[in-house]
Amino acid sequence: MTLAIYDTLAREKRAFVPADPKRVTLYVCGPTVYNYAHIGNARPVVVFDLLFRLLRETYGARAVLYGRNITDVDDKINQAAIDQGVDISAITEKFAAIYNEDMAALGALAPTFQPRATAHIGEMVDMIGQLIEAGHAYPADGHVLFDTASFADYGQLSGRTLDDMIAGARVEVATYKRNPADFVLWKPSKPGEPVWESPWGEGRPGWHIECSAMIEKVLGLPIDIHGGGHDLIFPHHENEIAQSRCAHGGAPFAHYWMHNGFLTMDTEKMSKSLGNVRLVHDLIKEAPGEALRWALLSAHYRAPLDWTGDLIQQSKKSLDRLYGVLQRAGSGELDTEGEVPDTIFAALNDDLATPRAMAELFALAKEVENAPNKGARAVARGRLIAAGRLMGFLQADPNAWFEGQVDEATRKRVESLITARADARAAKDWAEADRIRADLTELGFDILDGPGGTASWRFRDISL
RNA sequence: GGCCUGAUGGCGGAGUGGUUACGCAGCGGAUUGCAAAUCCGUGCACCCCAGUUCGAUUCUGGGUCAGGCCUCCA
Repeated sequence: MTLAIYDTLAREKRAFVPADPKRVTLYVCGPTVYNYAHIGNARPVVVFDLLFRLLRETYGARAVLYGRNITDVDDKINQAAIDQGVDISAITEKFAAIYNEDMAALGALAPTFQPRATAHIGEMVDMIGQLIEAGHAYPADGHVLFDTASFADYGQLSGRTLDDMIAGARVEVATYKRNPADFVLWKPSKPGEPVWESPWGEGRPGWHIECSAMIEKVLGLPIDIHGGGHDLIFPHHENEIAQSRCAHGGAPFAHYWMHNGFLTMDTEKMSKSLGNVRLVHDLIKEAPGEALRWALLSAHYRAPLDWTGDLIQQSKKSLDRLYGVLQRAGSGELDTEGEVPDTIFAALNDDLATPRAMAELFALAKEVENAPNKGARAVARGRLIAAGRLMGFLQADPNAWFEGQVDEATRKRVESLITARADARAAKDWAEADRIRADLTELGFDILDGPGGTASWRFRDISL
């Protein structure tokens, strides 16, 4: 069973064949850390985390190398540092840490490498030098620019020609550019901004060069898969290809390109500039991270996904259903970790068809419920947990999932009410038992009676 | 203006040239002291117009609508 990936460059699904199965490389463009990440920023993280997990399962955990950068030099970071009167590192350290915490809350594994731009300025300067030497870049007016006309394949990824770009040019054409599409590799810093030494004067790197330089340094060229958001196809990834290939005589850069679709708010793209964002940092206080992860994977990664409160609620309920199955099937039985079923692999290997994989999770849940005996139930339960593990779901204790974030005092109170109700039931005082149930419902707790008394209780998060 | 996506039932969301995906919600039944959970059953759909076809939601063309990129952006 082989993985098929929709390759943006080829514009079709292609069978994934790594250059070296013992060393599979994946790179995804990471955040610029000057602010909290919003849930739209989290989509590629979760999507490529799933791919990372799938590759690890297929090729072995140690065979997969995943790089995701931290952009810690940028105009917005500089502006924030100036506004707050601090060094840029004060901003970037803080938000890089928050970013990693927030993504971990969504069940994303840490990437193998998390290179930072400021730690690789030397590599960038070297690469710019190579590009100038090869005739693909030129210094002008304190800047160094990439000469797009020197690269015949420029525009291949995004499907546009240099003529197209000039025709629809919304970009302001600087006088020092030979061609309007030429982009900055190095530029002078503005007063108050951080500066680095270079053969072309003090300044700082352009945005695109960092990924090219760090991919080469950390993963080595060419890489197997390069991923990111759909909006990075142009210009960011187009420019990365131009830089990396031209610095190496046109050699291949990445074998597969994957791009995730956008999250929308009321059908409009969620973006910082539009201001219609929901921060991950806030959302994880309102709903379990796992439910947010479920929501992000509930649509195919290339399709748009409209982010609504209802989506979160439905995601939570879907997980309730699966955790409910695990909860009932779990007590006192052999907790064997099973094999990931082929049906799950089949779905995920088909260009990460997560909605189909989720349908298979429900099919597995049904197998658990309908198992003819304890042994069969334990096996089915193990398969469901294994499938969940591959996808980053269902690893919590089911009781903990349903009991939620209740504090110790509340827990004590709930348990004492349950005890009181058990006494009333034992005495067949149904009126009293029902009164206590009503009290608990009022507090937001559902009580589930089993054959031997109250089997479990659930906190119903009303805010969801 | 150039380039590119998408349009499926109350909601989310797959898929297919002819047979109910799946989940949530609804309805009926079983079960339950009550309830929940669970199980069984069930209603509801494929943007519009033409074409190809024995047959199209699925293929082709046109249209309408929505969205994205071309500027920082996941």
